[in-house]
This record gives sequence, structure tokens and C-alpha cells, in this order.
Amino acid sequence: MIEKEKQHTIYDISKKAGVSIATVSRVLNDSPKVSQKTRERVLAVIKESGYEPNAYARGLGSGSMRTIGILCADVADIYLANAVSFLEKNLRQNGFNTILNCTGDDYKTKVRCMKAMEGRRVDAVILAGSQYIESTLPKNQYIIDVSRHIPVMLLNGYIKSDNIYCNLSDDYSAFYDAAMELYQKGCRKILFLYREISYSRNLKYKGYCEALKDCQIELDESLVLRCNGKMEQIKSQLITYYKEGHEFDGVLACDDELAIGAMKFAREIGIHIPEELAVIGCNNSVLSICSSPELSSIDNKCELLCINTVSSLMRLLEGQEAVQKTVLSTDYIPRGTTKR
Amino acid sequence: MIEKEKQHTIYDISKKAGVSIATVSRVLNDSPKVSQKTRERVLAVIKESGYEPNAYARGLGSGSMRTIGILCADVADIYLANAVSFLEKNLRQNGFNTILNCTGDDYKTKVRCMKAMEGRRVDAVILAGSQYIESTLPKNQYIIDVSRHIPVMLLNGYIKSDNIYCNLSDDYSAFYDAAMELYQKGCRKILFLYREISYSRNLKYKGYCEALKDCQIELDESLVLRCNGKMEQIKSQLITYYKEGHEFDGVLACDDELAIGAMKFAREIGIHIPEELAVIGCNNSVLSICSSPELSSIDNKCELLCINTVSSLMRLLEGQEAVQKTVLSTDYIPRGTTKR
DNA sequence: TCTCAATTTGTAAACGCTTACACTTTTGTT
DNA sequence: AACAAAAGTGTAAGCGTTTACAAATTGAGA
Repeated sequence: MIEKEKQHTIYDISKKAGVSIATVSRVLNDSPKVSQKTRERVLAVIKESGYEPNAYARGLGSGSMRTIGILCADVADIYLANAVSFLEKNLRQNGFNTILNCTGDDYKTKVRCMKAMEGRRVDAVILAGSQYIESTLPKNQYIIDVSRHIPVMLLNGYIKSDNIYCNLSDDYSAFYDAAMELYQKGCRKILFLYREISYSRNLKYKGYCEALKDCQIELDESLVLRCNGKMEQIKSQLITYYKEGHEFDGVLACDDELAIGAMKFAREIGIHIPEELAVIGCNNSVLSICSSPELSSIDNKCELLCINTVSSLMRLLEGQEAVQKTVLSTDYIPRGTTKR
Repeated sequence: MIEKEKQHTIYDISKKAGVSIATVSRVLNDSPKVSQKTRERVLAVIKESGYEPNAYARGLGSGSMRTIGILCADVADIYLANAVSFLEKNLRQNGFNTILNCTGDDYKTKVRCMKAMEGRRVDAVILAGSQYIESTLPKNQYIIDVSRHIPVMLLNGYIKSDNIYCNLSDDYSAFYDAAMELYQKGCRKILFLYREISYSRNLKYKGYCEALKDCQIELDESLVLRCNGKMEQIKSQLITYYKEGHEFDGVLACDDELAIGAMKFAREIGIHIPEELAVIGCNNSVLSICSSPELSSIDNKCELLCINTVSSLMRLLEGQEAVQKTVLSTDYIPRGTTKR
């Protein structure tokens, strides 16, 4: 291992510039109480020596390191990757850094990571994705605990509690409308595909149920199917399911990958899309335009959600109020898989 | 804004447990010089009060916050999202946190983010993606500067310099082989699609050129095409290009999205894949199995690359040696777009 | 019981900043 | 020219840890 060069400190700079460390600090923090002349001299020294103030020390001294923690199940997930990308860019534009934890689905890991964020004294935590909301309130205590110290922002999750701020897309209406769309295209047996139980999955499911009710179709629970894994596994799961004798003429999927898994299943079995089977996905990800026919999908305005979240957060951190719950409407994007 | 609860400090714990802060610190750091009895008492107090040590202060005191900085152009990119996901999980398993910056392609932003990482006194920086290597060495000075203080790990990039460690996939061979494959399937006019000039793009291009040479095909520079933007833009760019009179019977693309853009172009124009046009993508992302026919692609072993990177890094941080350059071979995954 | 070493615990000085407060210099008024 | 106010600068006390080093305790052997 190579010998590390010692990094400069504020003392080095103050000595070189012939001022006190307080003055250097003021320059670093754009304080108005420094004369133009001094400021320039100090800035010159800083630039020349490549000095970069130690963020730990700044954090300790000022009580804020201008850092936000983001938790998500997995950035490898296309939707979450988009969200994290938007969030990080927005935060950085506002002068905040991002600490990322991909917690997976394991409850204990989520709790541990959330707790660790407290230790890093982040200025706020953003929970990206509805997996963070557990089904029973007591299990959400870990979120509420943290919110006693710092604001917690939920992306696609909802907990009614002080200092927790929620930005959601209107999954209920989105899925109500999507199910209606399938009905209008003639579907009468609509398969509902999901991965895991989560806050937004439940909203989607309710929308689906309500639409069926309004169409006077009785809910058939055997048409509510949980799938796991990657594309290939989804496909083979559906093949098995189909061969068990289940019939359906429409698919409403909680994400695009599930929907495309269904398309691959159909192709393998020889079911024609969209004529014999109409499919709607969700998230309007790049996947939806890779398939042929292209996949009709629900655009849940990920970017807008993220922008809202960050701007609420910035308002909060400046001591202002913010709305506790914002629900954004979605867009239905019709494409080939529902063209009849 | 809600009144923040004050967080506990090591003093609170020491008082409650009736020991000195040094002892609490020792317990926190698993020091062996604490009696079993004391340790248990302190741990009990810590658990009960939900105390989480302040990471800034630990960082200041110990000189390391056990944090790694990751820079990538954009986590919304499927390949980078995968990489970041693997890296973060591996790092966390080793007790390190991750600070993420999505720098985009802008040189100044890259430099600024890299510099800021120094300020955060991260223990190392990982540059994920070959966009970080500029074409001329002096422009890479910003990387070398940082490497004087902390190790820099390059994912798919190469700079020969002390304290910079490179893990690359063998893009040269991958593209040589892929071009050969296309030749063997009968292609004689192979379109090379790329996005921006980067270290790995250049390797890929060299592989492509070398293969052509070995097949005694003269390099036609008009068949080397730079594309920008998302799927739709790629498609329309290719339509324009085609209508300008360019002809080709094979496509070798630097990523899967480009390849699928080419497939969409072909469908629009009425060119049949794979009979009239064979296509090979790169990264073996989920996109490659969404299209139909499915896309032949190059699997560049992203996970292995990440695992290697993290384990080298851990070795380095423990003061051991690490290999400066590791090149991983890739796999070619034949699918429908090259089936003849 | 006494001594010495080994083990355990405590004290206090870093670590590199921020910031309240005190002090000095400059500026503007009369 | 004298003075007050304003502007600029410095001093020193935190911030919450880690970690030498010193001090206290324990235990074993004589």
C-alpha cells in the first residue's frame, strides 16, 4: 500500500493565508463578514493547495453534514434505479449528499439500516418504495422512531404520523382505470399479477377489485397470483399455472417485468397478444417499449414524485411546513398489448 | 416542523452505565480490554436507550468513517444500477457505507464530485463505468490527485498509476469474437453502434476493427455510428441513417438499448431479423430477453467484476497488496437475433 | 499478607471544523 | 478631529468520538 499524503486542514490554509481559522471557516461558509480582499486571498490559497474541508468535522461542528440517507430494496430494480437517480441529482443540486443503502426485503436488515442512518446523523431519510411499510403498525415503529429525530420521506408509502411525509402515486385509481380499460376491451377474466405484499400492491389490488365490482364481475381469487423471481421464472410459473387449468383473457401486472413475463408465457403457449390476451403493465419502464407488441403501461410519474419529495424536504429543513401526504395521479399509456 | 428530540451521546450512556466514556467507546469498538461484566452492562444501556454512536465524531476521532464513495454517470442506466447494487451490498457486508454520486457525463461535474469525495474523507472511491477515463492523460489528473490520498478503484477503466486499481471486462476480445460471430453468420457489412467515446468503447471498437481485418473486410467508417438518447431517438436516428442510403446486414452495439433500438428500426422499415439483419448487443441486461426475437448479447460478468473490486479494496484497506489490473473474460450469449 | 504483573478503568488530549463573543479596524457624521 | 456605528478579524469553547497514557483494581505466587 502506498504512503498516504496527509491532507490539508483549515490550519494549513489559515497559516498560508495569514489569517485565523475562523476567517477561513467564514470564507468556506460564504459568510458576509469577510472583506473582499481577505476572501480573495484565502480562496486563492485554498485553490492552490487543493484543500477540501473535512466533512466530518464540519458535521460535528455545525450539527449537519448536509447528507440524506436513501433506503431502497434494490437499485438494480429499474423503477427504484430511476427514483434514486432523480433523487440523488435533485439533492446534490441542493447541496446535499446521498448515502445509499439497498436493504433487500428482509425486515431486520431494513431496521438495521434505518438505525444506522441515525448514527450517520443524516439530515433526513428517504424510504424509496412501498416495501418499507409493514402490514401491521407496530412493525413500522422503526420508522416512527427515526422520525422523532429527523424527517422521514416516504416514496409510495403512507404512515400517518408527525414528521413523516408521504408522496404517492395514485395506484388505486391507476389500477381501477386499467382494469376498466381491460373490461372495455372485452376481458372478463383478468389475471392480477404481483410480487410481494406492500402498501402500493394493496392499493393496486383494491383498485382492481373495485373495478371488477363496478363491472359486476365476481372476484375470482384464483386469478390473483403472486410471482417471484426474474423473467424466466415468471414465465415458467405462468406456464405451470396455465396448465393447471386456469383461464384468463387479460393480465394486469404490478410491474412491467411481470407483464412481459406474461407475454413470454403467451408466446410460448401460442396465445396471441392482444387478440386473445390483453396485457397492461405498470411503471412505464424501458421494458415496455422493448417487447413486441409494445406493452401498455401505467406511467406513475416517478420523476415528479421525486422532485416533490426533494422540494418538500428542502422546505422542511429550512424550518417551513410541508404537506404530509401528496397523491399524484398517473397516466395510462396505451400501446400494442391492448390494441383491439 | 416538529421539535427534534436530542439524540443520545456517549456521555449519556457512560453516566447511565456508571462507567467512563472511554469504556463505552471500547465496548462500541469491541475492544478486548473490557471485562465481561462491564461490557454487558454497557450493552444493556445502549440497547435500552436506542443509542447510535455519531458517525462524524467516530470518523474525526479514528480517521475513518468506513465509507466508500461511488461515482457513476447515472444509476438509472441498467448496467450501472446493477453494478452499484452489487457494490453497495458487498461493501455493507464488509461494514462499509456507500455515498453515491451520479455525475452525468459532464467533465466538470465529475471533477467536482471526485473532489467532494475527498472532503468526505471516504476511505476509497470507486469509479463505476468507463466514462471516467478521459482520452488524454492530463485530463485524468483529477483521478490521480485523489489517489494520492486514498485508493481509487476503476470499474471498466484503466489508468496505470500507483494506488489506482482497475477491474475490467475484456471488451476487446468480446467484440472481436462478436464481430467474428456475425461474420460467420454471413454478415459482411456490420454496423458498429456506440454512444460516447469512452475507454471501453475504444476497446470494443478495436476488437471490431481487428475482427474485420482478420476477415479481410475493409473498415468502412461510415458504418461506425454514434447514437444518442433513448430508444425512440435511437430508432429514428437509424431510420434517417438508413434513408441516407447506408446499407448493413449486421449490427454490433455497445449496449443492449442501442441493439434494441436497431431492432425497432428494422421492424419499422420492414427488415427481417435475424434473416436480413443479425444483431448483437452488450451487457446481457434484462432488455435482451424482452424483445422478440430475443437479443444475442455479451455477458460482461458485472457481478464478478464488482465482487473482485470490493475484495481487492478490502485487502488494500487492511494494508495488503492488490493486483493493479484485472481483466475478466466475457461470455457470448447467443439468442434469436443471430439464429440463422 | 505483601508484591508484581496483568487486567481493567479513567483522564485528557487530539481530530478539524463552527460560532459566540471580544476585540480591532474602518467608515461616516458631526 | 472626535466619536459612534459598522465591518472585519481573532480567540477559544464546543461538537462526540478515539486512544495514548496514567491510575486503579484484581489475582497469583511467595
